[in-house]
Amino acid sequence: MENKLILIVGPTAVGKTYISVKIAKLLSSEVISADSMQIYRYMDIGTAKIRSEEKENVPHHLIDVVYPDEAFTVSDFKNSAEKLIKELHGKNKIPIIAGGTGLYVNSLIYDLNFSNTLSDPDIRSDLTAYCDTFGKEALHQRLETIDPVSAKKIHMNNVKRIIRAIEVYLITGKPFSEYNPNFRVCTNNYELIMIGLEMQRDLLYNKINERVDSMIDNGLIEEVSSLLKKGYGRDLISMQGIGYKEILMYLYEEISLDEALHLLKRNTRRFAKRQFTWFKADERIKWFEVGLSDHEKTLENIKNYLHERGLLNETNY
RNA sequence: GCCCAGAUAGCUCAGUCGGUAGAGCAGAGGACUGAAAAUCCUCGUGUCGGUGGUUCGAUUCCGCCUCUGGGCA
Repeated sequence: MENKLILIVGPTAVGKTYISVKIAKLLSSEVISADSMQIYRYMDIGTAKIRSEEKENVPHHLIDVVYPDEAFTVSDFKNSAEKLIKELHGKNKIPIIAGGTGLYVNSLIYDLNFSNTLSDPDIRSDLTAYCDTFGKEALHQRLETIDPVSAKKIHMNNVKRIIRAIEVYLITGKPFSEYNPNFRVCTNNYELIMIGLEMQRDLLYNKINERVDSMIDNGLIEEVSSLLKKGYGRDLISMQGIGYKEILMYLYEEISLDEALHLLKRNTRRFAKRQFTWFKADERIKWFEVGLSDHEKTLENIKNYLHERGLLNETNY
């Protein structure tokens, strides 16, 4: 229990980046990003990646770690992050995990183990072909025969999840549902300080809309076309990120720029809503309200909370 | 001032040959076991512009009023 871990979570555009830098400075610590898109190089504007001048000399990890055509999964994240956490604890620092990817965050703080359940792209494409030929009813039926527990939990339309569950069985011979039965059960590896940032819904949505406009002003379209020129095609997982897929539709002349912006804003809003759903489910999170511009007040409240938890001594408080 | 067309969900509109209504978009809630910014599930009561009349019954038919388009002076 002696190993402390600070998590800063919340929806996109709420201000996680700024707050996490300030907290890291206060504690002379470092930030580990838990963001499934900021891991990609060359994807800066659309992922709202932190710029070097914003880092204020605070070291940031797990940003720009792979190229856009390389695979990176939760399992990779968990391994890398746990290694970094250990290193920081070795230096007597409290690691600060900041990010909006719920599954990545949960891989660290719940009892999840991916080491035995590998993945195989060939099996995935075989199963995808099977689904295309025989339909998702047949696919779901196939899962039903090998793993009724998972079949009951996974909706027939959720083809990706069905494929994953069958894949695990085909690779390991053990039903998917028998792995990680303690999903959503906490680990006791760390003493967790979980900080959630929230903002009034309509304010957040306005901020998202404005941020999309400024992304365009800052060259999002150029960023996407330069990715295409580098040979990164639209079928890549990285290129299906919000901000990339919509601009690609525009660049391929499938929709107008106005339509692309409309979709991009809407998809970002919906994403923020899903992030709320994800994090609100975790009752350990202490929530802090963020205003439109006065981050200082939020920061004060968080500082007080950290002080209460004994993380700030009198000199840095 | 006159003529015509509208006024129905947050928006755009459909509809009810008179029995109090439904699509798209927007939105809300939820799930989440190596793709997770992915993927998937669920959710539609609104003085049918106001007011009087006809009627057992009006959002629907008729009159008047208000507002919004368009046209003519």
